[in-house]
Amino acid sequence: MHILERIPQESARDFAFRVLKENIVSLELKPGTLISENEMAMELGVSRTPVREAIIDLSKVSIIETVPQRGSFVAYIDPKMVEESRFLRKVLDKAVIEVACDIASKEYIDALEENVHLQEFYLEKSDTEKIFTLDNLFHELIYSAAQKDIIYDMRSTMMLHFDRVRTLSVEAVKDLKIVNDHRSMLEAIKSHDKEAAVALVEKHLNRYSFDEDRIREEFPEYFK
Amino acid sequence: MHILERIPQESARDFAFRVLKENIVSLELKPGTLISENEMAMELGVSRTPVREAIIDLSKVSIIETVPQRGSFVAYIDPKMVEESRFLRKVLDKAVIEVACDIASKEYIDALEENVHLQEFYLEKSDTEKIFTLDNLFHELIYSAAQKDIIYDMRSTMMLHFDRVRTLSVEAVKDLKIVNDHRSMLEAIKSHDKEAAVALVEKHLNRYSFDEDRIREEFPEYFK
DNA sequence: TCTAGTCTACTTGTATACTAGTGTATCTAT
DNA sequence: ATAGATACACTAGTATACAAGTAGACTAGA
Repeated sequence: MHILERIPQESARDFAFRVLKENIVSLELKPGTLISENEMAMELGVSRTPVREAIIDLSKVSIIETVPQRGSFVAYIDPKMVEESRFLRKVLDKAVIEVACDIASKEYIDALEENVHLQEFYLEKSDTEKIFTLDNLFHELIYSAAQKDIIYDMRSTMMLHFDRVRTLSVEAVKDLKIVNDHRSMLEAIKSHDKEAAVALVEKHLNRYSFDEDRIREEFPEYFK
Repeated sequence: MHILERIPQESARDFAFRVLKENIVSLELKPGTLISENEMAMELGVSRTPVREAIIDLSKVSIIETVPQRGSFVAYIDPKMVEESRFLRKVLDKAVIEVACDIASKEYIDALEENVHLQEFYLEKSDTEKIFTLDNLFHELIYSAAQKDIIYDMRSTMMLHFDRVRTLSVEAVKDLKIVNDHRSMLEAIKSHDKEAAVALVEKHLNRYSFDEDRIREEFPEYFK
C-alpha cells in the first residue's frame, strides 16, 4: 500500500480514509486483497480505531466487504456496482446542474469562471494532472452552487466504483474535449439555459465509456 | 430517549444506529440535544465504540453534528437540508422507477403485487401503522427491482431530514390516496409504461407538502 | 461589581485490551 | 496415505483506558 503524507491537523480517521480511497481507486490495493486493520494501523502510525472507522465508511458503498471474524477485503470489480455508480452520477449531475442554472450565485459563477480559466491554462501546458484536479473541483462547485453539498459527498464515495475502472481504461478521454465541455456548461449556467446544460452533461458523461468486456478480458483477476 | 428492543444477533452498532434514528425522527430526541456517547452506551447496555460508530454514520448526512471535544448534537431542522433530502428522493425515485419499468423481474413484480395487496388489505382495516411499514417496503422493492440497492441506502439515511419534519406535519396524507398511488405505480411498472410511472411518482411526492412557515411558527425551538 | 484565573466535570479522539469466531496447517490415529 | 481432531494465528466486534480540549462554576483580588 502506498502511504500518503498526513495533512497537518487532519484527523487520524480522515487520514486513513483518504489513504484507503486512493489505494483502492489506483488499484494499488488489488480487488480481493485483505485489508488488515492491525497492519494498516501500523503502517499509518495510528491505532486500529480510526482505520476501522474508515473501513466501515467504505463498506457502506460496498467498495470494501467486511466479513465478521474473517476480514475486510477490497471488493472485486462488480459491473452491477459500476453501473449503479454511473447511474447515480448521471441522474444527479443532470438534476443538479438544472438547479445551478436557477440559483447559482455570482460568487459561485466567479469561482467556476476561475476554475475553467485555469483548466484552459493548464490545457495549454498539457498538464493532465492539474486538469484532473480542477475537473473534480468544477463538479463539486456546481453542486455547491446548487446547495447540494451532502449529495455531492454521497456521489463522491459512490463514484469510487467508477473511478476504479476508469483507472483501467487505456482510452484516455481527451483533455481538450473535457475542458471544452466544462466551458460550455459554465456558459449554460450563466445564461440559465437548463436544457442546454442537461444536454451537455449527457454528452460529457458519454465520453467516459466503460468497455466491460475488454477490461474483464485483460484483467480477469479483478473480477469476481 | 426511547430504548428499543435489541433484535437477536443484531450487532451493537446496528442496534445503536436504529435507536438513534428512531429517536431523532420521532423527535423524542429534540433538535439541539446533546447526545453523550457515554450516556447512550450505558442506556443501551453496550460500550462507547458501537454508539460512536452509529453517530459517525449519522453525522455524514448532517442529522447529527459533532464538535470535537464538545459533543454530538441533534441537528436543528435546517430547511436547506430538508430540501436537499426531498430533492434527492424526487430525483432518484423518478429515475429508478424508469429503470424498474425496464428490467423488473417477475420475482419482484410478484413481491410488489403482494405488498400492494397487503396495503389494500390493511387499508380496509384502517391500520395506518402497517401501511406505513408496507409503504417503505414498497419503495425499497422498486429500488431492488431496478438493482439500485446501495442508492436506496443513501436515500434512506438522507430522508431522515424529511421524515422528521413529516412527524411535525399535522396534515396526515390520506392512506387511501397513498395506496391507490402505489397500485397505479405497480401497474405502470407491469406495463413498462415509464412515462406514466414517472408522472405517478411526481404526483405521489407532491402529496407530502412541507409548510415550513407553519412548522417554524409552531415549533420555533426546533430551528436554528 | 467586575475580572482574571483556576478547578472541575464533561466531551470526543485515539489507543489498547479483551472476546469470540474462522480458516489453515499440523499432528494423530486408523 | 488419508481422514479427522486439534492447536494456532489470524480476524472483526466490543469494551475499556487514556489524552487532550472545552465550558462553566467558582474563587480571589482589585
